Amino acid sequence: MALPKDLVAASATPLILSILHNGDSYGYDIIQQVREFSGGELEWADGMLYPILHRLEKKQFIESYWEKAESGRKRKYYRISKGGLEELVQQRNNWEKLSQILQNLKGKHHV
Amino acid sequence: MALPKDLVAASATPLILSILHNGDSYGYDIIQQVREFSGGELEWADGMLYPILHRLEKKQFIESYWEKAESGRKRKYYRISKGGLEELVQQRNNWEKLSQILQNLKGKHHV
DNA sequence: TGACATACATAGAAATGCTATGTATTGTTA
DNA sequence: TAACAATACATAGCATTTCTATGTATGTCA
Repeated sequence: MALPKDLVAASATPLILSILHNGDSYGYDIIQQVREFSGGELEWADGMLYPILHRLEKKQFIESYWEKAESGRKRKYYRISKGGLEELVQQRNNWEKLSQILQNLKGKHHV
Repeated sequence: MALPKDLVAASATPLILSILHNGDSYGYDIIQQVREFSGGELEWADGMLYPILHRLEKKQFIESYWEKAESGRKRKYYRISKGGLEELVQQRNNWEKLSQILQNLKGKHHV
């Protein structure tokens, strides 16, 4: 079974910020990195990514700049901002926290 | 900062199923267990929980029955079903999977 | 008898996600 | 050189989801 929408959505931002933390990148490439790093588990549609990138830029977690590839094609690169890095740390903490709670409940029994 | 909505929402179902896996319970009590197990991190409003319980029942992940407490007050208890247990396992896997992917991206660098 | 905790319910407002669609360029292959 | 595939970005607005706000009722305690 594919991963459910809500989880995919909730993980999108930290994933993108993580990728950009490892180096500037552009939309099309991010999708491929996500596919790669997830072992094919996550297959983002491009139409889904761009709105997220725009949202993140609006929140000033990332900044964009245009660049021309050797191919001649123009690409919109994104770099993570200071605020974005803070957000990334925060979001990773949140994930860990909830995973922890979930873990705590595993096999616990009533008093 | 409080945990963001989307994560709270995404974790609600596995949390509820986990709690019920540890023993039958009812709405009001579930809220308290969640608060307890999360160390106060998660404070669910009751109006948020009941719709979720109804949804889970509709999907047949849980079943309900009324019972009278010693106090004399009626409570609607829920028990996890076989399908619910399968769902719980599935959802825990999903969480782990995404946590893993997030982890993989930490400190990775371009080739 | 008033205040508070316990206990459940739901309409529908509000927020959100992303599908569907569009544009354009470069590379390939038939 | 035509057709197709891959690369690359953009967005309107539909569809879905969430849960806030509100309502009801009972038991307990001061």
